[in-house]
Amino acid sequence: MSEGVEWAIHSCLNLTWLEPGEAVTAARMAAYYSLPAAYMNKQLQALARAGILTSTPGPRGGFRLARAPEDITLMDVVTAIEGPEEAFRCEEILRHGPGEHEGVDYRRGCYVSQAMRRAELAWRRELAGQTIADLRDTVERRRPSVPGETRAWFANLRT
Amino acid sequence: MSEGVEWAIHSCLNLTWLEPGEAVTAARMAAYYSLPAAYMNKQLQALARAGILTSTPGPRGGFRLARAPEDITLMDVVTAIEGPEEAFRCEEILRHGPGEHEGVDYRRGCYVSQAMRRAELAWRRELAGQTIADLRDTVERRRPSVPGETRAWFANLRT
DNA sequence: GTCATACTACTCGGATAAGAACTGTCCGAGTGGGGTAGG
DNA sequence: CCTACCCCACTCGGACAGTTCTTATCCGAGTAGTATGAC
Repeated sequence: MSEGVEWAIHSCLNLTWLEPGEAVTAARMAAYYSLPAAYMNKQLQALARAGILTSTPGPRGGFRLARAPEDITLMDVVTAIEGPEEAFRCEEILRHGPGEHEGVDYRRGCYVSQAMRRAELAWRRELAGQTIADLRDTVERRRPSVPGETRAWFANLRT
Repeated sequence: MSEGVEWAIHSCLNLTWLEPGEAVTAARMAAYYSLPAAYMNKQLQALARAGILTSTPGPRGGFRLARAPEDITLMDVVTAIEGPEEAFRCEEILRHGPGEHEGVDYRRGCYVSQAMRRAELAWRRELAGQTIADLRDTVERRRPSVPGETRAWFANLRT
């Protein structure tokens, strides 16, 4: 899985602690974790294309959450970065084997494909059941100082 | 995910329908699905290294199942091909962020990592709950002619 | 003092390289079987 | 006829290229704010 997923989730989480309507540039988001700024920009662009963030160019511009954290699931973020296609993609090798294959959709009929899809659905269901708001609440409960520190860092420091 | 996973599962399934102790060469396994023989050989080697298949060189050699289909889970096969590391690998970017990080294991402490791990465990649990024997039984129940046809193909035909 | 205007600095966005991983290919080490020569 | 030996064909196993995807970088289009000059 792409490393950008980790960056994206942490970034979305950090954005929940900023003042509503406040935009943060990709460069500062990257500096927070000492990551390459241009590549972070690329990941945030993917989130913007997916409708998770909104971007505004120019001075005082940057990225901010496009909707409430309660409406952003981890599945949304993963799909935005990794793409919509599933990890196990059935190439229908049965079609090139012996036997008749006219008009058969092995993506649905092949039992191997079904078994793999079942596992992948369990993964997706678990991701879809967790929202950015859930993560935010967990952190606020277990690490109460983090929200204030994060907000202060983005408000004051430059490096 | 690597395409070889699909090849590996189908190949293990086909091996369950052969005479006990009968070995099949990588070339014939590949020919069954019109796949590149050398690359199929590579995948079967990975299964042999993982202890799922046993290989015997020389004439009359080839691959055969190393243990009962009931004892081979889809998780075993996927791990043999893809490797043991998990799909989402926490790079601990929190370590490079502000705050103290001495002696903290963010792979366990980071809540983002925990959430992703939870989803991955659901995936692995689903895969570990399905064995090659389960697949074999399903096919035998829904496509009763397949086992005989497969055995016949490997016993007779060359191409 | 007020307003319009031009300029500058800043940000995203997409186009462009470098690196790694997956995919595909090739040849050598080792083995088993069959042919052959001798008893 | 039986047996021992040698040769050969066959198979796995690992080492070697080609291609695609991920990672990383750079520069241009567009915007907001500001300074400046005219009225």
